[in-house]
Amino acid sequence: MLDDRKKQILKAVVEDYVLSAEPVGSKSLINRHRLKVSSATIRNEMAELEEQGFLEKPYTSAGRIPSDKGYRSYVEDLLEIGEMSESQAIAIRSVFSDSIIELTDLIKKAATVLSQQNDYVSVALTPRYADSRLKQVKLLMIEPGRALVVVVLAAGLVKDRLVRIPDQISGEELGRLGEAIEEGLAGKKLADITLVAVAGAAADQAIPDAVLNQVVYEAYISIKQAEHLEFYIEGTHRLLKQPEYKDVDKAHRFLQALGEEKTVAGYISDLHEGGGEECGEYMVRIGQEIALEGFEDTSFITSSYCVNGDVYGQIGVIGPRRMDYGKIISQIRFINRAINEASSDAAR
Amino acid sequence: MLDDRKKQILKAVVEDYVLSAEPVGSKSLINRHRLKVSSATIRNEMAELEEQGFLEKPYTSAGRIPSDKGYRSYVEDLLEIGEMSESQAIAIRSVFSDSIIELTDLIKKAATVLSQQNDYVSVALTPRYADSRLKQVKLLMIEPGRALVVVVLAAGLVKDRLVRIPDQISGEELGRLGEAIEEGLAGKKLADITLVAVAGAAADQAIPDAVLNQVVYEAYISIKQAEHLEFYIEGTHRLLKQPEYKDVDKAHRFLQALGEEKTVAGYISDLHEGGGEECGEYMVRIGQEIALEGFEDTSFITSSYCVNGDVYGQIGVIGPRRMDYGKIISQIRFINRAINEASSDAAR
DNA sequence: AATTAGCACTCACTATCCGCGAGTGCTAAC
DNA sequence: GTTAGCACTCGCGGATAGTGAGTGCTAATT
Repeated sequence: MLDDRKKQILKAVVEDYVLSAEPVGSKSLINRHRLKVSSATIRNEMAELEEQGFLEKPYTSAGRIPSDKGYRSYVEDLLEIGEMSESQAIAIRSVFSDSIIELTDLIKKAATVLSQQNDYVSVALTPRYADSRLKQVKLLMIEPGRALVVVVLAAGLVKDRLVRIPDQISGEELGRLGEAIEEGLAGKKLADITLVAVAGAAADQAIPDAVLNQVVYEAYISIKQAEHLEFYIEGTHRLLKQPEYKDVDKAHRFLQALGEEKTVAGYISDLHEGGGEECGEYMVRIGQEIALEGFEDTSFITSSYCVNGDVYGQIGVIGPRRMDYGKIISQIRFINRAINEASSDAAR
Repeated sequence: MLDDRKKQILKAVVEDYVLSAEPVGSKSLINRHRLKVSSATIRNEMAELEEQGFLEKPYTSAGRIPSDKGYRSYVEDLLEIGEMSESQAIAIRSVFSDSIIELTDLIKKAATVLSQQNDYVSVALTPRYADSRLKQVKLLMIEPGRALVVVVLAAGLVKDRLVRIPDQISGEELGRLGEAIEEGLAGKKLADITLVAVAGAAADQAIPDAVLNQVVYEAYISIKQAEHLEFYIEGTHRLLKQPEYKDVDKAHRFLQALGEEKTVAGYISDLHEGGGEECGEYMVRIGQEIALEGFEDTSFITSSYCVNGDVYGQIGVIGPRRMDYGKIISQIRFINRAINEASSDAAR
């Protein structure tokens, strides 16, 4: 589709623009890249690239900037993902050095370092546990009327929740009830567990129905809550460093769009839904490709991370389209590997 | 110190400036407040107020804006804190209507609503639990090598932490160990619990020393972590709506300063250290009074909330000096009361 | 036929200038 | 003590001109 020289020029334009944030012209291209042709030739080539939709001009007599299509083909064909610089690797590794045992903390840390390294916003999603299997349920009396429900999944997740319960029930009764529920439901997929199933498992206890029902209900909610995915956003303020957000209103609109956490989380989660993808595979979504209100001028770079090879969540970077795709992708890969190691470490 | 007319003028200047964000001049003051004197008189009075340091001029021929001292005396003498409008009350109450049982969630919600209502940043600190007494310690086996430590304080806090433990120890051993620790330490103040104390309580168990030590250590850390205060910041992006942050660099510097969570949290916590203050008392810190880098142009309005009458944390609002002090103070009071009710509700 | 030199043209950006208007301080009259 | 009047200040918004990096096109060159 594109001959070699056009590719070379497109690549150069993208990379210069990523660096400078300013439309790049024919002369400065030559200067920076030591091309062996004249600026007029470049101009002709750039005009053609524009016709084909890879480049665009912000106004009649300015340099060119990449279009969505231009970025897309850059990411797909032209980009060579190098190794990270040693200094980056060290910075990232140092974050993972203290042994962290909760998956959630690990993911948060990863997102933080990703944002710090790039001055973009980073996001992280905890895994979807709907397909994961229940392993343990504990009911712990805290004081009369209050109990702690602890839910443990086979995938390693431990989650708990403080609930109100009737005063009448005793600590031992509560404990036995927990055991009964655990026995009845252990091994089932989270998605398959219903309120009726919990009630069934808890059925033959010598506890008044009214009391039992309330506890069963709370246990059910707690189990269901384990499957909720959580969403973290990190480094929103760093985005203000980017020249594209020198306009406060634009920055504000964007931050507001980011505030719609559920929308964003859902979008990213769906992106990686397809399944069958390998751990650490990344996806890039550029500008208009993102069908979300308020993200027309941004790009997403997201990736699934794995824990124990089967459960996975997502981690990613959101920034202006003018991102250093190569740098970020190599970092995301690296971080993915780190998560994998650290988690298999922790889980076993 | 100030005669009545000066007070009236100062009050009017502050209130106009809060509303308009623009220096207020003598004529517009008259228009807006229907004063019965001429603009020349106002000018003379304002000149004196400036000499005494209550007002200042951004440049030679502009209107006046309040100085730190002006705001201070406004807050201290001039401000009448009215009741909130019914619509505000409804908005706030609706947030607290769903019964929330974890204190942390309650506080977060409170901070969120505070920020939403005012378009400022809100902050919240969980209580300092150092003086609180330990009530329960549970050790729960999750799988060989991993355990959950649950710590319950008399003040109602429940906190847990996933830890790594030696493979050799069994579930029953772990449970017994937990009971021993609980028995040995229950009733003690968190601040008084040392590693040695934990080890002492766990001493006469039939478990190899090496194994025991590791578990004891993790238990100790978990207990200690219960006393850490947590800090929440909410609504940073809303600040971009304020005209004082139309300059991106200024906004960025401020958000960066806010990012120093420990510094800010420590400052606010110390502010309310004195003790002996009633629940719901608020403090106002204006501009230079805040001895923190990067907060010269901002004000803090903070308040201690109480849970069960003795433990307390802080909640507050951070914004430009030009804040609607009256509105915020009345809201903070209201929210404080709501926290109090909801928590005494939940805790008992 | 592809490349390049040359040139006229475009257009954002910056600086400068100017008039407007809301504000001030001061003086003198009330 | 208050106020009317007035000269003065100064930020702000709009107009204007110059600059420079960029373009597209044409004609000459390879």
